[in-house]
Amino acid sequence: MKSALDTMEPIERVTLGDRVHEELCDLLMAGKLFPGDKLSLRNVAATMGVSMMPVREAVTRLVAEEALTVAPNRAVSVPVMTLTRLRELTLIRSEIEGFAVAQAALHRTDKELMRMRSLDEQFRAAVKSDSPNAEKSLKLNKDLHFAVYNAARLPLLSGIIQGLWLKVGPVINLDLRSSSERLRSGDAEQCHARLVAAIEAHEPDKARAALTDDILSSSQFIQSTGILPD
Amino acid sequence: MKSALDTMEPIERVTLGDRVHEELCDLLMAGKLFPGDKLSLRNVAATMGVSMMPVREAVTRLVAEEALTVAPNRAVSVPVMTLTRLRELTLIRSEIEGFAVAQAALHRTDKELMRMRSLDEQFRAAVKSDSPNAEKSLKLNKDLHFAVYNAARLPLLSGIIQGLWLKVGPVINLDLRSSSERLRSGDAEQCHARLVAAIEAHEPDKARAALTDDILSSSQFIQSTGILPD
DNA sequence: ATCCGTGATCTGTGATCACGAAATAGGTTG
DNA sequence: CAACCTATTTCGTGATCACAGATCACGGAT
Repeated sequence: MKSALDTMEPIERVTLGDRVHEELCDLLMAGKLFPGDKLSLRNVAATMGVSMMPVREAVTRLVAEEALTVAPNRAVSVPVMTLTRLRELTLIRSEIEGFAVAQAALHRTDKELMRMRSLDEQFRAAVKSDSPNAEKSLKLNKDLHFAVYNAARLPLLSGIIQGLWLKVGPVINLDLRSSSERLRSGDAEQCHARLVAAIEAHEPDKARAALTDDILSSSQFIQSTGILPD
Repeated sequence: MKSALDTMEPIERVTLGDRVHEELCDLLMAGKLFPGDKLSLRNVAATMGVSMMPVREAVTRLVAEEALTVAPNRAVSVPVMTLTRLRELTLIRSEIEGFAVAQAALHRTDKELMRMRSLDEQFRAAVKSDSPNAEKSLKLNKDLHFAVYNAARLPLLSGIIQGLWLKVGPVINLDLRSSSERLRSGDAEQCHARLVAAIEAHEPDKARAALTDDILSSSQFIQSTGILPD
């Protein structure tokens, strides 16, 4: 028998631990958690209205992804970003995310391209807006980047990149709250334009170059603030 | 005051969850767990002589690393490897591990080079031995690879690669149990030799090429067995 | 012989308790 | 006022319990 039932898909079951994990991920990527901040399982559980158990699970996962660290004192905290760590992260991101956009340039569909253009436009509008709203801009920037990464059609790679963003998230904040991010957003806009254009033209090398410039200029801006130890 | 105390490092505290995690990692990388195998938290806990709690933590971490999957039925199992998944993994591994060996070729120390040569020699001896002992060969192969990766001095990258090996581990077994791996070990030996030579000569491109060949020939051997679905 | 409902059993998830260790506060002593 | 000691609180870890949903085996109906 064929019916409307055939269009059903297996429902994804989401546990409380998943919800807490997602919530903490958002906080990290949005830079709402500062490097060095300490987390208490009981406090997080209380503020989220759940038992300690789901929080334990979420934190365990984040520690596994190195988005959180547990000190020898067994205290969990947001990892402090050092200069060498940021440089390492920048190098790795350039290589891996550069590879992703190169693949995206080869395999993108027109539909995916349209979505990139839409997000690019929204981002450009957001940063040029009179009301800065850095949080919104940051989210649009993230959505645009991952729209490109997902176009590579390598879900494992997208997952790896997500892990990298979790690690750099907290310092994005540092730069953002110093709020002279505006200086660099001209760079970001230009890089995004070059990136989308290269992907449209199926030119992997140019796409990679554009993205590398984006990552590098952002990293160098943070380094130039001199707030990082080491 | 300066004394011998200055040479002390913070002792790493290892929890039961860590121990179980490590144990399961070994099982996965050694290919002792087959794709599709189901794990029961209570059973694992019983066989390891601990409570269910540390096992939960270890499994949670492994699921986060996608080394294990939890079905919508909430049943945890070793992910089944499909053809497209293996191809994706191969592509990503070539890029990321290739980058790692290129960096290693640039930054390796003489000490690290010596260790690579030692492991390479041991590996060659192990595969040519009259008593095959595939398990030992596999471990030496792993140690050699990671000796190179670690020489890149990018610990985050080593961690990412470790995650990739956790995902491919279970199929290594498939090929190993079919045990005609022997056919390919000639390839492996040659690739290793080229790899180590390139790293010794500080030639990143050649190192990357050698490693890519190693990964590719291994992957194609597994694909040629035709045991993978999809 | 095949299908389907029903019971017992086992599963992961979440909550709660227990314990030792670490952090903190408060008071005392130099 | 600073340094030390102690008592209280808070922390993560591990064990145990409770529960809903899934699996499996058995038995009756078609």
